Amino acid sequence: MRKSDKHLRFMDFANGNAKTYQYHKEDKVLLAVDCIIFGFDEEDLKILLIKRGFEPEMGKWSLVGGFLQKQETLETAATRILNLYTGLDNIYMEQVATFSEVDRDPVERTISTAYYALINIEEHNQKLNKQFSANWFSVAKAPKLIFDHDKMIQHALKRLRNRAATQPIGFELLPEKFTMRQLQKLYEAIWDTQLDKRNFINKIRSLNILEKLDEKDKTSSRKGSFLYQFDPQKYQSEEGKPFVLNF
Amino acid sequence: MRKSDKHLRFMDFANGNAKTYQYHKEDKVLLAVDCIIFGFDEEDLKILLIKRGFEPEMGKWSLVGGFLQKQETLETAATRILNLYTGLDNIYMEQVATFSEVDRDPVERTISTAYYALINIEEHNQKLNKQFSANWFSVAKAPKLIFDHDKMIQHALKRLRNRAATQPIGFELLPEKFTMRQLQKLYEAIWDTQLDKRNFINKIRSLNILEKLDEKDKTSSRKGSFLYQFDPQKYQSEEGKPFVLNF
DNA sequence: ACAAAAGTGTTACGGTTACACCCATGC
DNA sequence: GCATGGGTGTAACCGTAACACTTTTGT
Repeated sequence: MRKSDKHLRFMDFANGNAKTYQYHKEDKVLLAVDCIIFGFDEEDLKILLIKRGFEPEMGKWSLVGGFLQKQETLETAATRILNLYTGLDNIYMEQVATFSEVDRDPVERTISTAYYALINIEEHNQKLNKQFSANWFSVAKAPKLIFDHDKMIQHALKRLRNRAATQPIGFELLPEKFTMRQLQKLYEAIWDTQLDKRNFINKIRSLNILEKLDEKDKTSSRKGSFLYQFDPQKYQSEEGKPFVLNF
Repeated sequence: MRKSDKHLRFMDFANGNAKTYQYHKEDKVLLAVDCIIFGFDEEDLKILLIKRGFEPEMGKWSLVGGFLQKQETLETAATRILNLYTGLDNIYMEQVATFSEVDRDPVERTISTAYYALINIEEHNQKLNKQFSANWFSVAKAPKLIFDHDKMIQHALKRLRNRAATQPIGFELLPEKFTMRQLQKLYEAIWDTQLDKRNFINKIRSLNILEKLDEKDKTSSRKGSFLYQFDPQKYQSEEGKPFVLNF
């Protein structure tokens, strides 16, 4: 009987005392981590891609990725890989999903967990690791990627859109100080939509999580526009509760 | 230089022609799948747990789970495991997340992907595989589980709450024909809240995805209450677009 | 003076919430 | 005839969406 076979097989390998328990060994697999690195350039939502420097699929565009090492959690691995390719630390990352199609990697059975990261594209450009041929692409205009990386991006994008509507993560993509116009363009890019600037500012203000600074940014207009800053304290004092930006 | 070391290590193992590429082998790990099986008993949202029949942690309560086999995707494995423990097929399942703390399983490094499933508890009780000591527990009153299974449940619950608000998945937990009262109690259980029955029925009706039947269910009242049925066609004709039940 | 972007407030609309009584039936 | 749960509609309220003009300042 098939069902009980499976179960017994499992049990066979799990006996003895705690130190010597061991599961069956024959089905171990390679685990990879791939990172969808989002950035924002004042106009478009972008992703960082690299041109693969090795076979197979050498020369094709791909997400940045790497293999999980034995002593690491997936989070640690994702952080390590992100740092390797961007030089950045302390970056917002979130697990998206794990992709396990048997033939997703033609070389060898590999299962990959995707993480997305939100980085300030300016800060990145200063630290970018030049040894990799990495490039920013608008999400809408990205080239076809290897394996199932396109699917990963779609998942990540969906997640980002959801998160952005309920948690204050958009700021991760902007400089520390930003204008309302920048913030609005960011949300417009994330949701691929147009927003009314009066309604936008009213709604953002009502969240009560930004501090308006006295400084102005004069690079984009003669009049200059006020800078704002995300204030984690204000957000916490609202019990960090999720808001709803249902634009 | 650490960074390029990692990269070169990766490249070292990826040369030659396509058939002979091979990644390094030393970091393969065991991959498990754990299933959070949700059911609804007209009152509470429940989960199916089993008493572990083998060491370690024999006798403790746990999610149902098993190991990924080489030729399977995670989805396939989750389906297989669900079937093994419940005898059910064609069940709604969704991947929740992958858990990778290094010591999460004391026996051996094991990484586990959690899936949640929604099943009709009645149908299940007929097919339940009696060889496992499985039990339904109200989510709120479940015992402490082994490893990080409690964390998995919290993640799954969060996902379920989100999905239930935007997609027609609640019906998976009910018999094919159900009363409005049942549906309301289900949503109340999922969100742990109280709803007004008039507002509830108005909102559900406005979604235009249910068919009202001529039959009545007379088990719960003398008057009897009309039965409804989810109509996938109606849902599709609304372009399957997500609704928002923001109770 | 004029071009270019910043900044601001009000009204109409639509959806959500709150709320109470009659109905049908089995006992 | 009465107890039990089923079924229904409306009005107040609140948040969202639509909308246009004035301000500032560098050239």
